[in-house]
Amino acid sequence: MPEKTYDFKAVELKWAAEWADGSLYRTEDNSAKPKYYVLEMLPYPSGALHIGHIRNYAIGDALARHQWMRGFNVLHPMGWDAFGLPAENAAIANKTPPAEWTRMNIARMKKTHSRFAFSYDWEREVTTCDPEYYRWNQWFFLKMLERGLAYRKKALVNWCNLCATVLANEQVVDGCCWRHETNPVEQRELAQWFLKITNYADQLLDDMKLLEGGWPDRVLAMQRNWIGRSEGTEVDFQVSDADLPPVRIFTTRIDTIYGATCLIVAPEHLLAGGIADERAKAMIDARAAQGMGEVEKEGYFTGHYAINPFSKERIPVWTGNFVLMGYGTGAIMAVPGHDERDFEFCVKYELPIRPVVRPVDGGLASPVGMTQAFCEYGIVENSGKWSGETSAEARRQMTRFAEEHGCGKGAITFRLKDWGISRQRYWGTPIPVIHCPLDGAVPVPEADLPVRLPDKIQITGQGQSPLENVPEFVNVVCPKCGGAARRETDTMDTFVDSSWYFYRYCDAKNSSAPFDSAKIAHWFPIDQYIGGVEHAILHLIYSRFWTKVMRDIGIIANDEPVRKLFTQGMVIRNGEKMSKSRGNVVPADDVAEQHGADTARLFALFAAPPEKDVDWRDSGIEGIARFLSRVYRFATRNLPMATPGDGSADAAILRKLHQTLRKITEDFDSRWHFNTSIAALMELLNDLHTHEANLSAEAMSRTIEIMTLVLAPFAPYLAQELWVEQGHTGPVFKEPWPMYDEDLARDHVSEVVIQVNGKNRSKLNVKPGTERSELEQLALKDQRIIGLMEGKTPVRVVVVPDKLVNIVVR
RNA sequence: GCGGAUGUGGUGAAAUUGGUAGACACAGCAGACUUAAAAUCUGCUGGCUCGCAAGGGCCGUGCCGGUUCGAUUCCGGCCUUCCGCACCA
Repeated sequence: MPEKTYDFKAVELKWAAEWADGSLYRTEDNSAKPKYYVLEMLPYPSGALHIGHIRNYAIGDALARHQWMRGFNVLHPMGWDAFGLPAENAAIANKTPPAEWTRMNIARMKKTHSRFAFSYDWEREVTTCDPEYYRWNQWFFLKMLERGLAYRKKALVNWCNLCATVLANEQVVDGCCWRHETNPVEQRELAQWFLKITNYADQLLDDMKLLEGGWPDRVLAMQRNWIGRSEGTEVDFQVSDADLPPVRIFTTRIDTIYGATCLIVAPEHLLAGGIADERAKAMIDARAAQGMGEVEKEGYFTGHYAINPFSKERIPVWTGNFVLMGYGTGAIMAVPGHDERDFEFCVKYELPIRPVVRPVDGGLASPVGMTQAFCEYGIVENSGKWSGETSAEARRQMTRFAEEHGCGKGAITFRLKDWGISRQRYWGTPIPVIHCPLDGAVPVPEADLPVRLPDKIQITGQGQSPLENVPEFVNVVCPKCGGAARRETDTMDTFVDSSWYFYRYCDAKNSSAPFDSAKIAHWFPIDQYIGGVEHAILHLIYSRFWTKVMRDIGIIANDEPVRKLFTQGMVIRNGEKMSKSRGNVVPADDVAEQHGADTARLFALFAAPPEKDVDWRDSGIEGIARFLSRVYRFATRNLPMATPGDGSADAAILRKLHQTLRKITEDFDSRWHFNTSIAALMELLNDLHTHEANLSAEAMSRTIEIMTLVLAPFAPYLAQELWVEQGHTGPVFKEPWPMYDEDLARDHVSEVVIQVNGKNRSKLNVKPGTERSELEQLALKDQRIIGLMEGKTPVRVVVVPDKLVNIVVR
């Protein structure tokens, strides 16, 4: 009987058709089984899935299938992050409306999804451009408005002229637009809607302790960095020469305040004259033009003087281009002796430098003619009654002094700023507000939601929102006074959409609420979230914020959305991240067409451990295709005649089988190093080949059956085909996961290395568990060892049972 | 500058309580089968070196040092590449 060759195309087509109705992966909300919510980040429907997506989904799918087999009720949904700029750009380029372009892309990508047989419950699909979804964005916005968490203000905002829209701080990378990496953002003053994420800065930071262990340290570090909490003191300096309010500065080093030789305010600051002042304006413009990076320090004397409330010293007020209005109070005290930037500034402008802290151990008196700033903590000196205190103690006492004397207070400053969500674009959630000349910004009544995007629009990609040109959208009556009013034409940042989408999966068709709270209580938090690290500070901070807001509104109970986060590595192509705009994508359909869907996903898992970046190269994928077809051929050929051997082959294969089972089970339970799981399966197959002729029919079929089950999370098509070939029915991934037997997995021989002075010299084969003393005796009697020792007596013999014997001689 | 990673054969990688470095693959070489090729199967494959051979020796996990009988693994100090933040007061 000739071997069957594996026709992956026929097999994959057959099962894809069988599974097309999706009923296989439907998840019940009520189940006696324990719940497990596993989720991969939803994609933007850009046109086609590429191999980077496949890697992401292959990890989640292996886990989902494994958890089914482990007896969990698994929730594994998928959706579309469907609003966004590319749809508008495509509309301009192809004259296709964004809605249609998006719909087409979703249809196409969904086809690829089903080709790969990822185990999603499509009944719960969420598409963020669906009015039934975005109406709840609007609803949440109104709730935030009620609570003062959404507000509108004129502000300097980041503007990308290519996107023709405002960007959030999180979307500015190295001073350039995140979508146009060489295009510097401009600063523009516009009236914008903001969400008060800063209200939650402390909670976002504190609750990270709930995430430790479940989230990668790297992501937590990035978030901590981004939130940028810094503890210090605000101090008021009275202006001595004019009737002006005091200058409030923020410092983390109040212990150095006696060393302040001037104040420096941002050019936007009142004392610098603000935007009205020509010199200040020039400085602001120059900085905007230069971008964010480090620039030559510039400044000038404002003509004002201020009084140091501690030393009563009168010091000049300067303005400086390196002082940022947006951080702290927009004003600093310059302590050139103990701060590098202040040092540089004061040297340049020949301002005095005065040391007021000396090193704890250095024992140096005040260094005269300092050549650099001493920025560490130390012992305070030349500082009135605080001289002699440590920096830490001085900070405490001086802050208390400021509070008692009404000239300052302890303060905490965050780098995090409020989240600007207004976008002057069409393809996003309309902000549900109406501007009335009498009543101001009036919220759209809840009953009128959703505020739908009009579909007949002209997209130009220039300047203001295209919605401005749709009179039937813009011209409305004020809900309060009934007078003529204008609808807000900005739309929401798309990161709003992805801030809560994973809640919607729990109740995707609810038309009277964003979701049923009871369902959230059942499914949340997400047990395992999987996605790219590039979202560490955008999506993953916003969605934590959103969760806390929803909790405070009272519709959910969990503090955090995600218990465990896994950040898989990127798929790189020619040294660059794979993306449509770089033109280096490897389309998933091409790989599936050429090698098969199972092969594509198995290779994505085999190429490297999942957290590592991989540079995609086709070399190697043949090996995986070869492996799968070897499995198929071996498993489907006629079973051997029951040749009653001595049973040693049976024992060997059974041992290997349970070792493989143990290895793969442990990989799922720990680091998900599926590359080694797959390697273990390859070894098992190699052993099957080796022992083939001497195996009993029973050992053979048992091994093949279990191998099929274990293959199911990684290569569902092949596993299902083999499962049926073996005479079973039903979906293989709903079978229980086979448990390994520690006794059967135990080796029957231990290879023990004999070392002399730590170098391998010989080997012993012994029974596992052989006593130390016996191993020592055997090693010392070894012919090679006796030859090497030349009659010397060992100084010491180290024995590690089942591993090695190290003989130490001098 | 601060924070986080990273470094092992020609290549992807493995080795998790310190105990045989390079599992499993890719590529390469040799052989079997074939009229031939593909496919498939078998063997070899870190470097240097000794030997006709069987079989040895030395070196080797970014660099330098330390701890240890023994270090890819632990400690100290450097270096590389990558990522995040950054005149943040």
